[in-house]
Amino acid sequence: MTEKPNEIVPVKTKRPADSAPNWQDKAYNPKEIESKWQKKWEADKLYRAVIDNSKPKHYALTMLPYPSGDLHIGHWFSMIPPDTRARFMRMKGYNVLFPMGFDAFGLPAENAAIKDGVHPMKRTFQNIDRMRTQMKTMGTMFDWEREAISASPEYYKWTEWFFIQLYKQGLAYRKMSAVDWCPKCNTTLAREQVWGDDRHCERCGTPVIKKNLDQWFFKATKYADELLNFDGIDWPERVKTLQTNWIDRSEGASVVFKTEIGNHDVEIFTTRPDTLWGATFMVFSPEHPLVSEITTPENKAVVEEYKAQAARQTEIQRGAVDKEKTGVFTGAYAINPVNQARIPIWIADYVMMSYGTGAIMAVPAHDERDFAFAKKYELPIVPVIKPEVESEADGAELTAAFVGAGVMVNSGMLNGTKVNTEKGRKNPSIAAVLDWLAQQGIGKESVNYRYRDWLISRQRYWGAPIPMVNCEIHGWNPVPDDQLPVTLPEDVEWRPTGESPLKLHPTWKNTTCPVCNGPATRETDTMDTFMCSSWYHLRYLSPHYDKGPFDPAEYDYWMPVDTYTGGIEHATMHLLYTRFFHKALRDAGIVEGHEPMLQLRNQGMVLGEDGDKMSKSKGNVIAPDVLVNKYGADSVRAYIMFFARWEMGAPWDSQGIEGSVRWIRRVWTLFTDPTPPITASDETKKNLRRKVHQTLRRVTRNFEQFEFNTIVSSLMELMNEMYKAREAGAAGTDEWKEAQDIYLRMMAPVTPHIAEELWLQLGKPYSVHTQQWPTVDEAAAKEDVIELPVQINGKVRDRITVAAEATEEEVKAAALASEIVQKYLEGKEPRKVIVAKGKLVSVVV
RNA sequence: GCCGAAGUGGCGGAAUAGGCAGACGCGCACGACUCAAAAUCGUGUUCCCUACGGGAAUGAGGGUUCGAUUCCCUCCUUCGGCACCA
Repeated sequence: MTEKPNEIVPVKTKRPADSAPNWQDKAYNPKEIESKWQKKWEADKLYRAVIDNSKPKHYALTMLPYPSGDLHIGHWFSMIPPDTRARFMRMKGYNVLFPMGFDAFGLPAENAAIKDGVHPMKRTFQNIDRMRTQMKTMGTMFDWEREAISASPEYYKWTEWFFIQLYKQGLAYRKMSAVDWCPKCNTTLAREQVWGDDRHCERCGTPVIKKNLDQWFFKATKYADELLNFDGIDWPERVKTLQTNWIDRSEGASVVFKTEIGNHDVEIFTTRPDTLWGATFMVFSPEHPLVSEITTPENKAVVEEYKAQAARQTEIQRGAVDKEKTGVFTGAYAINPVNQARIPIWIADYVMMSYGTGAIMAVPAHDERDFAFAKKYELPIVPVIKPEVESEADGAELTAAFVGAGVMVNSGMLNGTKVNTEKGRKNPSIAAVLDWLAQQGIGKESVNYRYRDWLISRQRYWGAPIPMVNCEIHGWNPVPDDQLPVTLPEDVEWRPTGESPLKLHPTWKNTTCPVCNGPATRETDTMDTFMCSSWYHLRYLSPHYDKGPFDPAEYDYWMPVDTYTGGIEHATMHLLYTRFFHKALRDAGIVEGHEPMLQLRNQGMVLGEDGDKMSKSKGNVIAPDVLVNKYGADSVRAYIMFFARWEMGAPWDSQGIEGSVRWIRRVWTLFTDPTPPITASDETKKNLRRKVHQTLRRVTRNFEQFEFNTIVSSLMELMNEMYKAREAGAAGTDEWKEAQDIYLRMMAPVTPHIAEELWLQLGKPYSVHTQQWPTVDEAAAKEDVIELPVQINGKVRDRITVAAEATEEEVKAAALASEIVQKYLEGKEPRKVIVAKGKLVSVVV
């Protein structure tokens, strides 16, 4: 080591003392300054976060990236504003934890390996090294000693351990079912990872297909109701709505119908139990398990043909809303338990096996789909709700299903019960039927969700192994704790077919049964990477701890996460998984509290200059490294803060960065140019001080409220005022010195390098980043004379100048004394005069 | 169809709690400096008009109010989510 990190020399201003400002002498050299301070901060462990019970803690977390190999401008947009806020919180006196890591398992590395044979481990860790280096040039306050990498065995040991904990809680189960399969990624996907109308893979965009496979699931639906409760967390409405819609709770009844032949129970779910008497047929999904059993011999052929045809269709084709309904009769009948009516059982592809029980009662009179079906196949339609407002076609042929308010008819003893358009028990008819069903023992109140259990299994190599062992005698059992982690074998073969190398490996899957020690085989599927990211906030607490997933002392101090930031695209994926995971761990006694992240804020997306999403194929990708090279990290940071509303995002504008670059250079000049003689009036000094404290008040509020763009605006505005004050001879005064001091403290979170450099040049103690955030002097920030607009009939016609302390009467008098107001009054008395204190005067004539 | 978000100058955007619409910046125009250009500094920059003055304007229309970008209703556009969901 030739460098002595503690000897820091200010970068010399090369400009002679008497010359005019001139940018060309390059006095501001971001490259030099930034690398100098980055080294110094690292050597001093300035951003190391350790437990300190004398200070309140603040855990600021931002979503960890996948190590794709190159830092994207989007990474800057998601990391820099939270970094500035973490720095602000630190200056406010909090002990701040702001960690970073890598979500390092995943398909791209494995797909690349299939192409070029480079092992995903090698590629991933190379990418991580590269991205970490790039991230360090951003000048963030990440505590790199807490870095966690999900693909390292010391991390995924605990991912496996958590799987076992959930298994022990009865939350992990294995089931054969029709699951979504991405043919390009060669793996199954969770329901959340299938997007859009064409049901494509969230990762690669390929439409998914259905496959029948034996897979591991987490019983997330057990927590469906609790996941709908957002009490005590400050999350955006948008995310709460997305999650609520995704879970989609609906209240109704489950009712058991019996088949005429065989006396099979057929459970159905309905949100309209009050229309039970109008059920004139039943419809089963073609995949319903009872279909083969109940179909009569004479209908066998046509039913089998329909089933085959339905199976050939994709779910998209089946799901098209405007498609004409089709179906076939099974020849079988069911008995409606409320009135013993004998009704035919049909199969039709508009009934989905994946929702409810896969069978419905059809009430054509009061359901549009059933109506369309009944019309087409000439099935009976029996109205059981008489409309409140009698339509002209009363009793005549119906032209549409009636779904409005009315009273129940043709419904036995419940005739006359009022029906409104409310859902669930809020509707008197539904409430009455629910009670009646329970009394009769025919059915019960029931809740149904669209939400599905979380499919965990992935048929890929580059993920955390599912730590389960299958023995012919003892079935599936978890790998004992002392054998964790189950590590991925390194000597694997990549097949172009994408088959999992774990399956193909000659010996890896051979093991012994934890129960009998006999021969057994390992599960060769790995876990969904969302499993890894469901608990990474806990691994940051103690990334190398080996007695558990996290050090309890660290947990007690830092958890829960105070502020979590990231993209909205994870609303129903990561953000829902991680809430489920936390609740499951809470019930296992591993963590405390009901929610892992108290406050959530989402950033928007940086689009390409053409307004499209950035992508390599479109050639509209903005590379941050190029910008850092050209302008320096501080300028890029400032522009990232300034160029768009953070929660909205916007298209990138390459020209716009010039404004931020100019701002930084002008600040540099303002602070480094020689001080002209002091000639300022008391008023100039007072005005400067007022502006400083007003700006401080605003910037403080902006940081608290994630209003990042206006922080830079305010700082630009104050700088412009400082230039004017300097013109007026204020430089060098006490007020000027205070302005400089506060300015650099406010600038420090946004542009940490130049702030530190100028702080040093002013001879202030290292480091600006460990200084306290300044306090607003409210008295100084107060205006003493204010200009008030005077409105006449709602239009601004004049302005008056009054003392800020002026009473309502004084302001009123001043306004009425105005010549312009007098002109409009034409000698008459005003009808009304409203004084909004400190805001304006409104005169009504 | 249902749910949600957003519509403000040429552009990004600002506007505590209903009180001066357009802060700050980009761009553009003009001027200074320069042989010249760049850079820099300064001035101007919502639109319309018979411009010292007046009128209009925050997607459109209505409402509440002395006063609405802000609150309420209806509608339009864009984006996102969900969807034969029983």
